Amino acid sequence: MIKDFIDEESGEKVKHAVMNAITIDCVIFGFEGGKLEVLLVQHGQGISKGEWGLPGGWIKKTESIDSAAHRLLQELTDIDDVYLEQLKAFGRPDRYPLDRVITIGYYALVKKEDYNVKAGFTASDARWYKINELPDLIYDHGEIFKFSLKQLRQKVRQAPVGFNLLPEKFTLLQLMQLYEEILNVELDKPNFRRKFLKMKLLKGLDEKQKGVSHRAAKLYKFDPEIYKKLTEKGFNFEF
Amino acid sequence: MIKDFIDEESGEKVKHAVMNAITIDCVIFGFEGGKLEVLLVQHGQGISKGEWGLPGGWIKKTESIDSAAHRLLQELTDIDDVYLEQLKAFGRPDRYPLDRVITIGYYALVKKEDYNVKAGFTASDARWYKINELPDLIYDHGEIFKFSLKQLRQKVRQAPVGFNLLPEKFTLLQLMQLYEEILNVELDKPNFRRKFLKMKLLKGLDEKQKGVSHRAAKLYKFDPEIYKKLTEKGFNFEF
DNA sequence: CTACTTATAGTTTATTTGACAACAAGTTTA
DNA sequence: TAAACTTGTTGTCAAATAAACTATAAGTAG
Repeated sequence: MIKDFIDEESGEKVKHAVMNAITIDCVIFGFEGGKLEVLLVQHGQGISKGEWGLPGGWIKKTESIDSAAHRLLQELTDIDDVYLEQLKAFGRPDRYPLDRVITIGYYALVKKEDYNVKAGFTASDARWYKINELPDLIYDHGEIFKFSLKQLRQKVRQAPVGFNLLPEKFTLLQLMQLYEEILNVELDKPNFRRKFLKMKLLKGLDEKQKGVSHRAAKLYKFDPEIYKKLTEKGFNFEF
Repeated sequence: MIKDFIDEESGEKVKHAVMNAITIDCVIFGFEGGKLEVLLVQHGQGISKGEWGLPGGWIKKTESIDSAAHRLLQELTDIDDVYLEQLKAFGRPDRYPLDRVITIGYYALVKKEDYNVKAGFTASDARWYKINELPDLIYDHGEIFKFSLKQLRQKVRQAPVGFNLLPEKFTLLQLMQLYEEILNVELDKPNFRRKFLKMKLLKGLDEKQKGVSHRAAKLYKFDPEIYKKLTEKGFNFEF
């Protein structure tokens, strides 16, 4: 099967052979105003015109699945350095009404502030939805989203991936609210603080929050290097 | 693409349309003599003749991926009620030398005693290997195995799935050794016992181990019904 | 200067974990 | 038949962790 693509450098239309009957769909998570959000696209053509679904695409014959997912993300959001991980393959025979298509689900964690969504040429519109205000999704995308949330909840407790949703510099309260939102729990501020600082993953900055009408909190930064060194020493992140 | 299958009831050869360029490969775990094992098959034909790999197969156009994995397991081992879970899709462009093929990995946990391996018509031979004595595996099957082990380690700590590797009736020591082997740690007998019994997942039987040359241990049984009820009440298995 | 809000530090109690001793119930050996 | 041995099972205790809550600090707004 041959599909149209936009060449990165020239911007021109080019054709590539893609895998048959296999697609990619990606749950893109963002975090803003204390709420977890997902980027959805509105289909501009085909049988599901006007309906919302996860951004997706084809896999070129010559690229790995992971590369395809990265490319998809870049085409849609201009984002380059995001946290991206495969969920699994979804393949109920009737998941796509017109044909037998298996899709490979991914989820991404992005820093919302850093990037602008650009509607790709396969989507007439794209926007962020709070995860508890999602519209009905096409095909089995609801199922994929549900699975991704489960996966995210698990992952966030076993690896320091939450930072991918926050700005470079953040306060401990922001971090805590992120955990509260993802895990759907209430946490105790002093205890959370202690627990996290004890791991020594965060680099405290000589800088404070700005523009708040109360005592400004200290800003912190997650340092992947420190984490790497700690894991090499046998440290195991756990929340 | 059309492939040959053996009809379950008649035993005759039948033809089915299968998905193109997508396969399934399954890591089948067993447990015996305190050791974790994996069932491998030796390829009887094709470019990898004589080499060992994970059992795999095609996905019929009309069946779900999960069904295909179940069918594969049944064809190979006559096993029906096994624990089976998808890992993820593996799709490096060069993973299969002759063509671009994406494979969907699964892992299964089986009670070794209950079933006999029968060499399927796609494998000239099949046998169990201890996980630290595996031969080199074809294609990316080594990678798939490694991933499955990681997944199993994680899963076994978050859900009571280990029982799928043990006989119906087992002693607490057997269970502990299973955990020790999977997680690659040493555990304290009294503490393990307490921890596990406290969860009240196990039904103690009025029966004891037989044929041992020392005090016989009490036999226990895992009761999925109890587990189900507990989870409904908000219980969360954790080890 | 006072009220208010959030940050941050400290305290105290309950719970869990880990290490280990002690005893019980069988088997083997002498 | 008794002692030695092996593994099962129960009990104890100190240390570490987690949870709940109090107190104080630092800033803003009126």
